Amino acid sequence: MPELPEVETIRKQLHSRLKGRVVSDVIIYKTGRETPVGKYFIRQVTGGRLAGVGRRAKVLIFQFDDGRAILGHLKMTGKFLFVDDEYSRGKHDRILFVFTDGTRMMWSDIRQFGYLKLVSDSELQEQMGKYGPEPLETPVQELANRLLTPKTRKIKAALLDQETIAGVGNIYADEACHRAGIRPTRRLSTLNNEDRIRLAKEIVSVLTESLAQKGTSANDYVDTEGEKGGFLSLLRVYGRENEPCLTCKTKIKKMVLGGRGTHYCPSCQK
DNA sequence: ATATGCACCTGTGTGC
DNA sequence: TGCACACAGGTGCATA
Repeated sequence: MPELPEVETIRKQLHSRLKGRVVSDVIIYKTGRETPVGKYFIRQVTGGRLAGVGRRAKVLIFQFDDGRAILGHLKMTGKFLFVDDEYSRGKHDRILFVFTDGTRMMWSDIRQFGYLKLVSDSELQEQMGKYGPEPLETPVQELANRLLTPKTRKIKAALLDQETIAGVGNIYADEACHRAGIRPTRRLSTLNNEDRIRLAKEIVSVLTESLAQKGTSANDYVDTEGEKGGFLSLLRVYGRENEPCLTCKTKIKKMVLGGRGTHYCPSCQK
């Protein structure tokens, strides 16, 4: 799925199309394990007015003006797509939201890992509160300090942990480590303050640059208009196994770390 | 408390 | 062409 730049791209589009809109219909095509919604959900949501669409970590927050919200997680293959009334339903389409102005938004998810859930104001606060700091809204030193403990933890694992820093996923963890010249297998305890600052700065840089390109479409990520992100060709290590490092020409290596494909340059990442 | 491995799903690409 | 297997932007759980 989408990591922070992709989710934020989607959030902006959703916000500009949905702010102030009132839900007139909810049509459920397919529910699933993670989103076992039914008539109750339809009843609760229909007639609700959206104050806007926010984001915390990789979670989209469809905020109703009465304090309730629908939380939306795309996981690996979730999509929100604006469609017209000619649109014919695709195999993986799950829930269609229709608004009183005629706007139609389809939630679709090939692998069905994603979820939508309706929460109260207090549930929203509680569930969003567990995430670590937002990297694009937090001073670099504070982000760097998040990389102090637990000392024996591998850097890659820390970066993927949403309670350490929110919004970083597999692609940008690898990219940030490469930019900072730090091997993802190292333990946090091996970093000095300068390393942590450099890594934190590179996290911010890579997320910011990717956001400017509307994210990375490595597999099937598309935005709400079905457009791909433009950052794929700017990746330096992710998906570039056996290709030359762009700084030193050494072959990029790929290994499995914590069950995730991990890419690095054996020469410039110490 | 952390680390690992796997489970949740479907689709795609690879090698035989 | 078929088949088996590995792997994919994430997370949560069981087990060591």
